Amino acid sequence: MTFKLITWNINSVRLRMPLIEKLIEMRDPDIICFQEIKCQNDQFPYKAFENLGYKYHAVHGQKGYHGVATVSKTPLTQIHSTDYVKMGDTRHISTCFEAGGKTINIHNFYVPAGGDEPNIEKNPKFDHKLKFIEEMKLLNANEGDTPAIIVGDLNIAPLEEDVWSHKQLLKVVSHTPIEVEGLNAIMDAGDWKDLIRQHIPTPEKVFTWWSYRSKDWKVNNRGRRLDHIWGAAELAEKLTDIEILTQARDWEKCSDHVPVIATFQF
DNA sequence: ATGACGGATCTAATCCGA
Repeated sequence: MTFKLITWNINSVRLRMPLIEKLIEMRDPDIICFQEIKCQNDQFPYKAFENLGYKYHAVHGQKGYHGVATVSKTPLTQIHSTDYVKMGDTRHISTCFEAGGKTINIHNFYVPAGGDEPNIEKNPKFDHKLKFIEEMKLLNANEGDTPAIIVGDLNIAPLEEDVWSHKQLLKVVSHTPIEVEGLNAIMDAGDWKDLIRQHIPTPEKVFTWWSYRSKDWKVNNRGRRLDHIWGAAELAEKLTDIEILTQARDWEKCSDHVPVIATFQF
């Protein structure tokens, strides 16, 4: 069976339902993981998703900021959230689903952006981000017989080819060496595989986010790869495609992130 | 070229994103 998974930092789920509908019509995924839903649980558009065929929902939102949600055509079980760094933010939701006769665990993350200055003394948001990724080292790609997936906006672009200019971004939060080391430490500790880079190896540049603040995002193409899909080795073997839906950055009233689509053959 | 934008919020100006 073919299984399709999408992760998308939606930057307000309520505002962008028309774009979500368009994406579903285009790609017909089995599961979609959203970040920055920017609404409380009771404001989530459950009915609209049900009408589109996504009857199962795992929603962890808060007022105004952050928030993650996983929607699915097939049942979601063992739904839970972890409050990383105990800030009370809604930045993680974990669920399980069945595919190819196996139970698979999927973690949906919205890692803190980290503020402006990459200095933990001067900038508490950067300190929060580093502590958050430190705690993520406890995640394992395999727990017993259950392989896992991490998706989401990890807000770190680890490789030189994940940013428009490695040199110019070395001191910019999202691409500093300490953040990159932290992300690599999570990968090593939990035995995770970077599925986007497995399918699109360097030196090809890959971006999933472009700032709203440039007049025309395409002119200078100053993007970063902030959104990720990682998986256990046994899932990496089953990956058949990764698509970065760059065209979505041109849609009317678009998010500043584009959908990333993974296809598996189980 | 760290912002020229854009979203949510106690609808007006403020906080936040990265």
